[in-house]
Amino acid sequence: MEQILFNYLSKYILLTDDEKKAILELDIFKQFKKGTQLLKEGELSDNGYFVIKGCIRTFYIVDGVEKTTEFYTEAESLEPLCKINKKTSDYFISCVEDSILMVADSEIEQEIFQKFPRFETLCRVLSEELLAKNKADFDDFKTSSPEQRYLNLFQSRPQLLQRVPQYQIASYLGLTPQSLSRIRKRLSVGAK
Amino acid sequence: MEQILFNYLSKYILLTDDEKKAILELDIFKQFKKGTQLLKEGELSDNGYFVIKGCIRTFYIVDGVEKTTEFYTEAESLEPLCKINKKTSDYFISCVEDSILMVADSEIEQEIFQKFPRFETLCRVLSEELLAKNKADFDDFKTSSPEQRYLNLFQSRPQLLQRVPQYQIASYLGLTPQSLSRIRKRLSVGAK
DNA sequence: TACATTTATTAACTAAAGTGAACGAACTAT
DNA sequence: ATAGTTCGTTCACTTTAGTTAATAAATGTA
Repeated sequence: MEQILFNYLSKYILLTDDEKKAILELDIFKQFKKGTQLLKEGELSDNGYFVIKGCIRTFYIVDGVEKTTEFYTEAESLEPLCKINKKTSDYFISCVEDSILMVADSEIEQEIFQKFPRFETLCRVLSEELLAKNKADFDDFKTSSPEQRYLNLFQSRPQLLQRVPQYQIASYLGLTPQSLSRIRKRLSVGAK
Repeated sequence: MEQILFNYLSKYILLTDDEKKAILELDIFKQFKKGTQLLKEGELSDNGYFVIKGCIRTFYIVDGVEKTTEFYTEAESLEPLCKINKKTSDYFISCVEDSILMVADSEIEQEIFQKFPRFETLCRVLSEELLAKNKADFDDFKTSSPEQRYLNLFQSRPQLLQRVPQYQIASYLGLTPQSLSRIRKRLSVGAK
């Protein structure tokens, strides 16, 4: 199970057995049932998440309607804004599937950075990389039509379309469920 | 001039005079004329930028048309994706105004981190914060209509609308210049 | 199994954005 | 000053998304 984590990290640094052991001893791998709310609007939490298995999503409720903005699957991590700016959250986090997550608060992070300073370098590099990638995704979104965005998602994360209800994909693409349904129809007819 | 940098950093850590001196001695403050291309599509660069004064933007050229996706003004910083993933750039970076920038490559960063380890913590914290904020901006974009996005920009960065040509704002909002022109008209008529 | 709820599709209609072209105003450069 | 760009607006037209509502299909649950 923890192999997902170590595999992911091995792309950046090779951990010693000591380091691996220290991580496992923190005992921060937790199981959650599908539908579990990890964070609610208005709450303040100090937890960050790394997905070992399963899928979680962030969503807003605008005029009573859910707007899903991001999905996190295996080997992806989420540091909620409320953890960083210490303000109550604008959004919800919940489990799209039964999931196994690493859950770490600032105290745990400090502890690790203290024991293994290399981890701080790792985290800096990782978040710089995530930032640049997120910018690239945002750029893509801005410069594409809804249809292109759907095709793009189809290319880059095909499994996601199987794992997640379509109305959540729709708002992830900045659309209503009806529009996404139409786009899919248009594409399937056009392809024939 | 360097006050812009030190002011910004003071929100996160208080620098000693030694540290300030060390930064200034790197001699990485550079001047650029409006229109200067800092990075071109297809190029590979190891430079990151921090804006002391002025404005720079990133843009793509898609089917011969410029698509501006981000603006960076005073006290904002840009680490291009090509610096991080070592692949040639998909986009251009150029100066919207005469600008004074801090330009730093990986070697310079290493040097600083070596001398002042606190800087690595700072950079980790900063990029985590930027990542969370960028996600929030992206969420906003996805959940808003073009008109709301324009109004939102009007609120959050009113000066930008004065400093930057409107066709660049348009693609920044994911629109054609014609659509933005219409939105502005609609809003000005509605306001009367 | 049967019932209730959630999710996806379809349709008719409205509103808004994309497209291509034209025009004038503003800015540059010589 | 003037010639040449660049930029913003407007227009007519096409395409696509939003909205509201109805229905069908799939899923979950007693």
